[in-house]
This record gives sequence, structure tokens and C-alpha cells, in this order.
Amino acid sequence: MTRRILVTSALPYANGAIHLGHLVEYIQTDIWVRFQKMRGHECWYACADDTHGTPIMLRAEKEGITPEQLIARVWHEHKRDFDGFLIGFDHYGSTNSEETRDYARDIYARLKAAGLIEVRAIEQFYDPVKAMFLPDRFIKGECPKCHAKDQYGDACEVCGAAYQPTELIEPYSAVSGVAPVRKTSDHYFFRLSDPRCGAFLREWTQPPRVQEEAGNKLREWLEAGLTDWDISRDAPYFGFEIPDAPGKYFYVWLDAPIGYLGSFHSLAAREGLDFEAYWNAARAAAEGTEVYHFIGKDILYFHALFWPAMLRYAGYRTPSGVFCHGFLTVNGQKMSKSRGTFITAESYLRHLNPEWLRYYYAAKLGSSLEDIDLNLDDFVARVNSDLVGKYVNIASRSAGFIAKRYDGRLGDVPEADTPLPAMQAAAGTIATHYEAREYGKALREVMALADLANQYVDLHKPWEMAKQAGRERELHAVCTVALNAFRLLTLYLKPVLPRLANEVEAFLNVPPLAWQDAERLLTDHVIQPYRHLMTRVDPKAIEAMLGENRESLAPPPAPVRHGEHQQHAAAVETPSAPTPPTARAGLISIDDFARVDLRVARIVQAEQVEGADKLLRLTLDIGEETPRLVFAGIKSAYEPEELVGRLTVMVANLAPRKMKFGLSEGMVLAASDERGGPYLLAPDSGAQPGMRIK
RNA sequence: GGUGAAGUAGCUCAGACGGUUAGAGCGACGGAUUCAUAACCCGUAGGUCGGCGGUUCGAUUCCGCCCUUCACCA
Repeated sequence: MTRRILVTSALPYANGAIHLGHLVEYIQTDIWVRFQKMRGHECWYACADDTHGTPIMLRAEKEGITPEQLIARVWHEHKRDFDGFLIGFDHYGSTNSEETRDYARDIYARLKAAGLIEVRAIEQFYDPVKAMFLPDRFIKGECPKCHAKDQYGDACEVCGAAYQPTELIEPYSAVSGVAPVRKTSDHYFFRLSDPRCGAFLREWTQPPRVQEEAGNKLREWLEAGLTDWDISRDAPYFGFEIPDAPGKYFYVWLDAPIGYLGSFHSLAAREGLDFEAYWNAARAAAEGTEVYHFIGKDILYFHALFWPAMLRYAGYRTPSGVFCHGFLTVNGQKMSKSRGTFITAESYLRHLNPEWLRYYYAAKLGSSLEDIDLNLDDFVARVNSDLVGKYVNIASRSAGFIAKRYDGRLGDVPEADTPLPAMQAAAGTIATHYEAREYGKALREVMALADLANQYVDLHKPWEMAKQAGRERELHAVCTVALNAFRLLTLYLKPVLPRLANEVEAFLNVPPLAWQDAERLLTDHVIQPYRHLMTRVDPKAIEAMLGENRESLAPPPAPVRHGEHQQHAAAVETPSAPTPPTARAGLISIDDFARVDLRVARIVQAEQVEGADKLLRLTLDIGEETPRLVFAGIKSAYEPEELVGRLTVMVANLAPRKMKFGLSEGMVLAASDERGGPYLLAPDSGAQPGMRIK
């Protein structure tokens, strides 16, 4: 039976470059879609840029262009990056489209008719200079708990406290710098607290619609009680105006998922599909169409609570499944600009082959919400060994004989003693793994089959047959078996390596491989001359890529969460720091350097920290009235006694950081790498505490 | 702080509904081989399955506590 499936990935926000964290999701989704298509199902992959909201509006203003111009430019950048990674969207649109606007209005009207929209006056901070209300992230001030300066309006990055923007001490607008005033305004709310929503969602958020772990998390939220959702924003705002409320706009997060509908509408129009069969509740139920959303775990709340409730009470179908994945770490740590591991898609593509990353991610991906780690050493080893050493090698070591001795024609396959029946029989298991999004398991299976093929060649030693007269038939058979093994492996890898698979199809002179082609073998068939299909990863290229992404100085604490995955939850309301053009080359200007306040410091006291295995507590005199307390990770190299009285160098304007053992008010500088360290820096004699280093 | 997840060979990860010698790939080492992009093949070494208690004839697997890491807290 042919399934009819619509698949989406989360919409990337049109306010920043695609990076390797985003790509976990798009690659995961793309593999699944390609697999479904290979199985012969009707499967459509739709996505779009998420284009509305205050950050886009302000960024465009800063660049002196219209929001439309900004989002058009970013759309092209995003599309270019996705194309580069072979993400096969059937349609890639924009939420700033007529279709999305129409569905947003329709859903809003239906929710209103269902009694689920409510107007309520709320008081918010307002920037009197910019004449606009300020989202939490655009208000800064002193943390009410730890009194750290310049904290955002929702949470303190120093002590971790969460609070309301109105609790900030001496708040100021991050847009204009002036003190905001409080102002009341009417807001529109989606009444998620309505008992109907809770009852429906409790029922809806069950496996297999969501993963087991996601279900647990959702239950937790449901038990805590759902609160109404503010879906409007006041002008000025870049977005869709609410039809019956002049000056009020839909909040970007309302129209973002509706962008799935808008994008699919465009696709349906182009392909002659029946939109209603996918999205009308009754029609979808009758026709058995399926809709799946692939998302990051940070936006589970939106996709598994708000979104299905909205759809349900607006008469639309709800998703068949919401598939959540974890974040990406690089070398075991959060992606970091200073380490160069905040790798943009664009820079990866300049240095490395996209299919290497697709393979590596796939090898690590399962159906769980666990984070996956891009370990770059492992990446090199794995790609080189699995793809080049094992898989491509099978073709490389057997194709030459076929070309030279048999005019490029494959012969017959012996009945017995070949790995081919086992390899064909594996199609079912591998398909089950792909279907369940257990790509790691699928690929382990495939690589075990590759081992069988190499063992087979090794056992029969075609290079010896080639030297012995009278063994031509045997040699022909062995090479035919090897190339058939290669064909099957290619078929199984095709969802992950679509471009390589196309090249293999050309080499083998066969039409595009579909899943059921595993049932048959290729015999008595002319193939093309073999050319290298894939090169090995050069570690130097990785170094070059990291260097390009590295910023010499640690940036101020990023206002985005780990992985910055789907930027919505965190970054949608985050002012965008324009990237200086020099950042790409890793160079900084003298002004950048001047932002770091380096001072000569005298260590007046040094103590062990109970319970810390790496830290010493240093009291530093830098000529200020009260000495600074700094925790330094130098315990492994220094005894406290030997430090007292010494001069060193400290960063005096580092944001204070709350550590388990107390507040650290700066950092001391020390050198280290794999050869040893840390070695504390010291000024030449004559330097005095407090002197500026420049 | 709360909640959740995780801690298994040098690295990346499987696995065990409690039960003989805990697995794979990579890496290391040794051997074999030369068809192949120093690829492949055979073999060896390497783990007190985070720590401490408990339940049990028996726990790495179940329970409790602790430590560490990560994520989420709209």
C-alpha cells in the first residue's frame, strides 16, 4: 500500500546562518524522506524560513534595509546551504507569504469562534524613544538576585535566576538605551488553559505520536497546568496584522508552524496535490494521510502542546507524529565560537564533503532525544574507515578486472558460497531501522555486510586467479559478486549518501535504485569504467575549517542556548549582534582587543577550595579598593603558598561568574596545551598592580 | 533549585526483561597479503560495566544514596 506522507523540519529563523547544529535535524529528516521515497511511498518534504518578529525588524533597520529585503537575502543563503548538504526539500518557502497569512487568519478566526481567544490588558515595558514595546530579551538591567549588571529581562546569566523584566534594577532598553516606562496594552491570548485543551492534549501526547521520553516531559507540563498563550504583539512589528484588531500583529511563534501549511499549500498547488486530503481533519482521517514534524527538543512545547491544540480546535488535522531529536555537541562540548566549533554550513562546505557529515550524523542518530557528539577525530577515522576503506573499496578492488578482462561486462553469480543472499535478506531489517529513525543501527548493519563482502573477496583472492590460466570464469564470478555486493550496499546507503548513490548508478549503468531492487541482482550487464567515488578526509581541511570559524577572543556570553538549535525559544527575542566582517578570517580589530581590560594583579592570598579538584581561590590586588576574588583552575600546577606575592595578569572586565564555591570576579591568564601547563603569566619586574596591559 | 537523561575498553558507541569467558567499529600491537585511495584479511592486548550500600544462590543489569556530565524549566 502506498502511503501518503508529509514531512517537515522546523523552520529556521531568518536571522542567522545555518550551522552544523541545525543540520542534525535537516539531515535526519532528509534521510527519512529519501528512505520513504525509495520505498515507493508518496512522501513530500516541506519547509520554510521563519521570517517575522522583532529581531528581524530591528536587524533590518540596523542594516538600513527593509525586513523584506533582509529575509529575501537570508532565504537565499539558507537555501544555498541546504542545497549544499543535499537536503531535498520538495518546497522551501517563507512564512512571509500570502498562504501562511491566510491560514493564520483562518485558524485565528476558527479559534475565536470556538471561544478560545481572549483579550486581556497587560502591562509591559515600553521604549518611549523607539515607541515600541520591548520583549524581555530587549530589556537589560541589574539582576535583582546577584546584582550582576547588564542582564536580560528574563533570566540572569551569572547566577541563573529567572525573574520578570519588571524586577530588574535600573532597567534600560537594549534598543535605545533609555529607561523603559510601563505601559498597558490589550493582548490576544489563546486559551490553552481551557479544560478542552488539557483533556485533548492529555490524550494526544502519547507514544507513538511522541517518543516515550517526550511523553514524560509533556505529562510533566500538563500536570503543572497549561497557561494561556499570548499570541499578539503591538505595532511596530514585522508580521501579519490581526484582521479585527488594527495595530495588533500575530506573534511570530503563532505563524511559524502555520508556515508548514503555507509551504505545503504552495507545494500542493505546484504538484497538483489535494491539500485538504492532508490537512482537513475529516478528509485526512478518511484517507489515511500522514504528517510528521521533525523538531529539536527545545521546541517540543510548541509542537506538542500549542500546535496540536490550535489545529484541533480550528478543524485541521493534527500531526501523526512529532519526532524530537537532541542537540549537537562538538568534541564533547557546546559549540563554541572561541574554539572554532561553531561551524557554519557554508564554511563546512568550503572545506569538506557534505556526505561525510551526513554519514557521520546518521551513524550516530537514533530515535531518542539524546544529544549527539561530533567528535572530529572520530569523524575522520569513521568516514575514512567505513566509507572509503570498506565500502568504496569493494568497487575499487574489483572493477578493474571487469573493465580490463571482460569488456566491462558483469557475468553470472554463483548459486552458493556468496554473501549475496545474506545481504539481500538484510533489506527488511535495515528498512525497519530506517523507518524507526534508528539510522545508527541501520548503518551498523550495512557496515557488517560490507565486512562480509571484503572477506569474500579476500577468501577468493581474485588477484591470484588473474595470474592463473583457466580460471577466467571464476574470476569473472568473484568480481561480479563483489560488484553486486557493492550495488546492494549502495542501495542501503542511498538515503544517507544520495549523491554518491547517483554516481554509483551511473557507474553501474542502472536506473535510480529503489528499495525493492534489493530483490534482484545485476548479471550479464555492461558497466562504466570505475573512477574514484570518494576521497578520504584530510585532517588538515578540518583544521582549516576550525581556524576559519574561530574567533580569537571569547565572545560575550552568547544570548542563545546550547546548540542554538531551533532558535525560536531562545533567540527569537534576542537582539542580533552583527557579525563584523573580520570575524570570518579570525581577525579582530584593535577596538575589539581594547574591549578586554587586562590588568597587572598581585596575588595577595591563595587558598585551597574545599571540594574542588581543579580550583584555587585567589585574592587579587589590581589597585582597587576591594581586592578581587577569582577562582582559577591552576591547582594541578601550583601550591597556594608559592603564589602569594606574585604578580600576574587578569581579565578585569570579565562578567562575574557564579561558581559552585562562590562568585568569581575575573580570570587570571595562564598558558597550556597538551604539552603541559597551566603556566601562569607574569609581567616583567617593575610592573605595579592595576597597570593596564595594552 | 526542580525535572529528566547519561556515566560500559585509549576514542565513538552497542548490549544485558539478573545467570556460563561483557560486545562492535576505530586506535595500538603482531601476522598475512598486494586486487584496491598504506585500503583489505587474520590474530593479540586492553574493561573491578562512575562510587558506596541493599535485595538475591548470583547484579554491571533491580532498589537506595552519593559523585560527575548534559539537557530542559514554556
